Amino acid sequence: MRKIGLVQTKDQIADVLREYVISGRLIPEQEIIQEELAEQLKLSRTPVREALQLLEKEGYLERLPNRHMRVRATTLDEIARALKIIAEIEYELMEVILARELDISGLNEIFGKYMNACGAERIDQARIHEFEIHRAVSETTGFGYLANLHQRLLAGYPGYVIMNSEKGPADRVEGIKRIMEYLILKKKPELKAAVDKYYFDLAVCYGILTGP
Amino acid sequence: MRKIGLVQTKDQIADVLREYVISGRLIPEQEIIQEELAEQLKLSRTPVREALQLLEKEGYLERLPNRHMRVRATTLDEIARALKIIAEIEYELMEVILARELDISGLNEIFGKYMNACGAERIDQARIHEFEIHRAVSETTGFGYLANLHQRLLAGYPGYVIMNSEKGPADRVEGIKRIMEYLILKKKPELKAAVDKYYFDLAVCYGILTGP
Amino acid sequence: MRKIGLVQTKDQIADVLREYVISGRLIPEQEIIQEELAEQLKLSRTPVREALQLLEKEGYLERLPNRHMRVRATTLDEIARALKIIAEIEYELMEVILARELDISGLNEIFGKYMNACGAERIDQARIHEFEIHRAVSETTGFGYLANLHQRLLAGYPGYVIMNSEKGPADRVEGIKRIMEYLILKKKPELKAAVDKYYFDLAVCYGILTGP
Amino acid sequence: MRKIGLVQTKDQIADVLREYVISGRLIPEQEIIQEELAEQLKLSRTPVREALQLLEKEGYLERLPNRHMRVRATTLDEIARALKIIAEIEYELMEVILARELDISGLNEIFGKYMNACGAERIDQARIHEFEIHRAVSETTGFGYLANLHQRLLAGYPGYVIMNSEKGPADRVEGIKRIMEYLILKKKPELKAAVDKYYFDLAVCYGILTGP
DNA sequence: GTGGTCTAGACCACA
DNA sequence: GTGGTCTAGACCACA
Repeated sequence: MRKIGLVQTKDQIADVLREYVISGRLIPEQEIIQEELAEQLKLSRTPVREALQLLEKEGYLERLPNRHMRVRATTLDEIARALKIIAEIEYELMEVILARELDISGLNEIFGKYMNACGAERIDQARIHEFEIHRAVSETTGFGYLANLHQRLLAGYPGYVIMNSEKGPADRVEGIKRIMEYLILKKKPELKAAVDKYYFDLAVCYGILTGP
Repeated sequence: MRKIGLVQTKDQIADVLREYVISGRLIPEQEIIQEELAEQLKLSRTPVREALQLLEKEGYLERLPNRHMRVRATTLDEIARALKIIAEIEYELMEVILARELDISGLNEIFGKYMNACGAERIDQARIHEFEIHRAVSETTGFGYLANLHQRLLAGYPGYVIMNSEKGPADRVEGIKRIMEYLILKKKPELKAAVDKYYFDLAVCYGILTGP
Repeated sequence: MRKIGLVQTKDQIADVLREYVISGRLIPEQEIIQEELAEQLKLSRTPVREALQLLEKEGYLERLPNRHMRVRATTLDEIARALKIIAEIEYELMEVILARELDISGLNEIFGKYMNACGAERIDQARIHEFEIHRAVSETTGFGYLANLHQRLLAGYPGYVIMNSEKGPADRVEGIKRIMEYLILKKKPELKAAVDKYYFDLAVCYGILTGP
Repeated sequence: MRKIGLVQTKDQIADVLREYVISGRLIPEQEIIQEELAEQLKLSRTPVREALQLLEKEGYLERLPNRHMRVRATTLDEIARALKIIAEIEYELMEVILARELDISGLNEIFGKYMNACGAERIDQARIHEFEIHRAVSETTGFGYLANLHQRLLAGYPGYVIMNSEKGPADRVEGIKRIMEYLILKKKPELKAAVDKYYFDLAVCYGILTGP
């Protein structure tokens, strides 16, 4: 059953803005003014301020000496490195799954849905399931420190590329299949390589997506 | 910009259960036990109870003499009549838009996205946009009494059919186009007929979806 | 016989407040504070909160960005449109009665009492019976989705006008008689027209009631 | 020179609480009550709440269904894996330094001070410099996404072990020397191995520190 | 500081 | 046994 819980206003704001930055709708060096934003969203400044601070921590925004906020220029190189780290974290979480022999039936179920959606060429559905597969990894471990990190990093560039890349899920289907296969077979070195390759391919997709 | 606001736990619960009832995952006469549900969702009884009461009001659940709650059997006839009323309400809201000459650029924007998604055969994307078009009608009027009703009714069967019918958005694209056209041209009688026909078709889709 | 069942505190609270709003005792933009209200009524905050949420859903109250509740300004136009929708729903329910050949002896009985009260010029008694006639329609169908809607909408403006309009039940007696007659004779188009006219007259009464 | 900037109250609170958790002064499952904490610290609830949310994100605290916060039980295994990730990130940042041929004179300066303090057996001074060396890595790159992550992760277990481990900086002096040497010589594979080993040793120190 | 929402736990009413 | 109602206490959001 779908996860139900507290949804905070500030997280909703952060989600929207993060997407705008990643997708280029907000361009580097563009200033973000708290009060304007609050007015546009018909919200008070408190949750807006908290959302901006979160995005600053995540590296999407930066604070000028005059304390204004603006969109940070993020290089492709930087994103590629970040994706490398996410791959590292995701593999680490998978090692936890293997080490503790955790139940991966939830993961498998989503994987099944993903394969079906790919087969039926329901691309947008497949994108959602692809994203959920990754999220299910950290949900399976329930591993505070790293799982939290994984979820937050995932919501950034990887999430955007998965949901929007022209090279659709079909182009990554082999990668996902390999990952699931090696995870089930507990072949660690192959799993590591497969996860690394998957995220490397994502980086390539992002490069294509946003141009040189 | 995406709508941001307070998301109440009880509404999330209601959304999940409503979908389960409509989709048949919860079958008629099946009993819903407050406390069990609360435990499954790891929530306290208060929001669960409020969600159940909401669904009772909406007609998805009914209360037995012993105060237990169970899923109501809903006939196709009943759903068809409900869809007729929604069509009526939606047209009424459109009349408000015309009478007050409200700005429909938001509606038009979503309509454009819908047409694009249809053209690109991104079915699931088109479904989402189709649903948003309807929602945008009541958001444009900001008309408390009826708009509220519209939004809530929309979240029920219409929403489910739009998001899940085998006959996809492409089959309804002509209907949507006609509605938008007549709305822009302010041709009231034709608009009324187009809205009625659109919802009649939805009822047919639901019948096909769930079988006889 | 009058339906007997559990009367929830929150519904009682909602009934009182709804009448206050409709009658103008609570004026638009006036703020309603949960805690104050709870204290005045010597109740805890929970049922009060639930009543306020109900009234928000019904469009009598609205939530400010600071989460306070206040009385919504409702235009005559809006009420007129809502009455049109109730007429639509009531007719739809009558169609169900006809289609399923449901037993309308209960309806007839109340109609008889209403006529008697009118004849005897017992105005207040007639008002009550007039209201009950409408309610009996949805009780006859026992039709979850729409019946619920009907009952709730009925409790709003129509109920208030019926119970309070200067132009008393005597002025609407012809309308009621026509409706019952066409219902018994199963003359659908005439019935539809009669129901529409009845509610149109109610809207006029409300306009008169509250002034231009 | 030490970076000077705005120090936010909430970060100071978070720093204190983080140390309490890591050091065991706050034990797992112990509940943290916002209001109590605010009162003890003679601060308003807002910064306290923000600090608690930060620590929840970092995995030191967790939220119970009743919305209370409590200290999370963190296993040694979990910490070891987190340290592996930090090593990965720190190496990635060093690669950036090499790729962009950034000026590492600041890093070298701190390294010099560290070596002096070690030589003079001024242990506490050495601990501070050791910590600063790491921090200087992400400050040299000024690399939003990863640098931020590095700084925050560094403030957790690594920082604590460096500042408190019984096996003092002297025991890690060889590790630090190797890292600096390979960084200057731009020997990437050796550098990677050296960083990994350094953080592995830290994990061992923490294990010793807290017992089996 | 105020109001809204949720949790936990208690008791009552009904079948 | 199930649901309704209430209290006390916690957190979230806004001013």
